[in-house]
Amino acid sequence: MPYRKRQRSTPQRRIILEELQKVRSHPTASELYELVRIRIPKISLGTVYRNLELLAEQGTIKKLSACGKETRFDGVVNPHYHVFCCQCGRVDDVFDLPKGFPLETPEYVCGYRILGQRLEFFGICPKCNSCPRDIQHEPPKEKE
Amino acid sequence: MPYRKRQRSTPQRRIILEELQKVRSHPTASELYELVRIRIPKISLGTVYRNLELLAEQGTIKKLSACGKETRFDGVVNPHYHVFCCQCGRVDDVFDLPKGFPLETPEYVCGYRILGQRLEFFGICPKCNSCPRDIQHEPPKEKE
DNA sequence: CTGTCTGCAAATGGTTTGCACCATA
DNA sequence: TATGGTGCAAACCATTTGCAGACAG
Repeated sequence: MPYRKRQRSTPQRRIILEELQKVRSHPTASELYELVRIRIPKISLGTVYRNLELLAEQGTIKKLSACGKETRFDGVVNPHYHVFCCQCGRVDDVFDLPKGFPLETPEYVCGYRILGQRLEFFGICPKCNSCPRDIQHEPPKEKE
Repeated sequence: MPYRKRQRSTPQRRIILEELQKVRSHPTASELYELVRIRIPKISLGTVYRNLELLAEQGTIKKLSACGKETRFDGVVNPHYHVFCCQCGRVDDVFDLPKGFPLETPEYVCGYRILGQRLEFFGICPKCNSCPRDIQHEPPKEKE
């Protein structure tokens, strides 16, 4: 049980959370910064980072660390999975898993006491798929 | 089919690959750099990065991007999964999946044409687990 | 009042890149 | 000898942090 210092409620923290929960695009810190800046023009990027970290620690939001070099954030914390487009970097939610899924989380794997698991899909999104091959909207993100 | 320029064989590239395939610790670029430096003292970190990138692109090695801020590399490319220790950052291979696994890769998910999937486990490794709680060998890495 | 939070700016640190020289095919 | 690769150092850029003033409780 990690020590957690008591925290205050600030308009910055509240609005960062509101804006994140309002979108379904899994924004990066900078993208969210731009959204929040509409409502709090003087907010700083550092504050956004600090609060996202804090909200993620307390489990109010989730970090998606596996989708390129910028961390993305997800305001929806009920269990679901993600699909990443290898071409344009888009991220979508997967609530309905294909048959064979979902998965139980095992208690132990290789001696590790398991706390969680992550399942992610990689592929080509419908938009990229409908374009001629080798023509990319954006440079491809890392695959695995 | 992405264009790939023809590449030469250099001692640097060969030895980077050899050293990576020799260890099972999923080293970071810097860790691998230290290993390679024993054999090629004058090699530069930039060369290590450039070659790891290249080897990953051609599928000879794999990038593990979801385990903290430093990218780790895996010289074993046959399909297997990973367990990450949330406390010390250790990464282990999982070749024997618990029942229910492994999973078929679906052809389509949410309209995406699926190229691959990634399943990862997070938990506490045996070493960390045997220590009193809240005493960490190293600062915790990000969880999810 | 006390201690947390913010804005600002500077620092960090992993990764990438420009360049001139080197070496493979 | 043409061109890809290397070492070196500087650049990049997402993220973190130190600090002084602001503000919540």
